[in-house]
Amino acid sequence: MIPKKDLPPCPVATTVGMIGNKWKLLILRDILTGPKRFGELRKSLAGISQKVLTDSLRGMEEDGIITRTVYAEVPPRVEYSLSELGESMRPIINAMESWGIAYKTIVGRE
Amino acid sequence: MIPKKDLPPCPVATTVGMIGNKWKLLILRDILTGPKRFGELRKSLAGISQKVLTDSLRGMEEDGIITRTVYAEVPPRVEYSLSELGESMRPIINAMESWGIAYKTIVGRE
DNA sequence: CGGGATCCATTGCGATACTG
DNA sequence: CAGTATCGCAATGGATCCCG
Repeated sequence: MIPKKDLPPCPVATTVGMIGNKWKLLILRDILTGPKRFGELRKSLAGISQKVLTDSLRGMEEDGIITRTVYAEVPPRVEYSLSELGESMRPIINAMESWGIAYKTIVGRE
Repeated sequence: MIPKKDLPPCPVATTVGMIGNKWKLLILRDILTGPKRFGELRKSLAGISQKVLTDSLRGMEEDGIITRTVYAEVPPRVEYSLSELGESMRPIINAMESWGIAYKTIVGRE
């Protein structure tokens, strides 16, 4: 089932309410390239604290964007992967990536 | 001239650093439909405080995303409009809008 | 009208310690 | 390894008052 924090009338506000924050956007970027382990994310997201990372992951899981899979192994392994809903956000991150690339060429040649 | 907070290697991080926050994304959404006055933005962005609105606008102006125009009239009028750089962010907001619309139809029929 | 300047409450977040 | 729990500070953001 899909969560229900009540939706704002504006579609952009809906999206912003779910991923309109620095860390969630960067987490999304990382998991878009394939499932990631907790430790991988912590390394890749330089500067994030453990607490904020776990809180963000839990929130995104509740929103149905990502899926958490626990492997009963020793040592324990946990993987975060995209749900279908999360996958459908790819165009957003793509647009951000394209903009970032274009911006870099602009400031690069000034 | 375009500002220079040093750019992260990842293009997505570059974009996130500039508009990876709730209010800036919503401000961008508003100004994308045409120049807006301070009061208009405050009304449209329900829940934002004056301080946060001014701070956000200043930041976006420094980043070269929006332009601030003061009209020497009585009563005073100030308009915020998109710069070319801000205009180039339209695809990002469009992607977010599309996602929000699609999401709404999904949760609507569950 | 569109802010600037304060003051202050809230809380986000980091640091640390402990666990299945 | 991948967390949970707690504590405490620094910063974000809200409320208020004033001004060009």
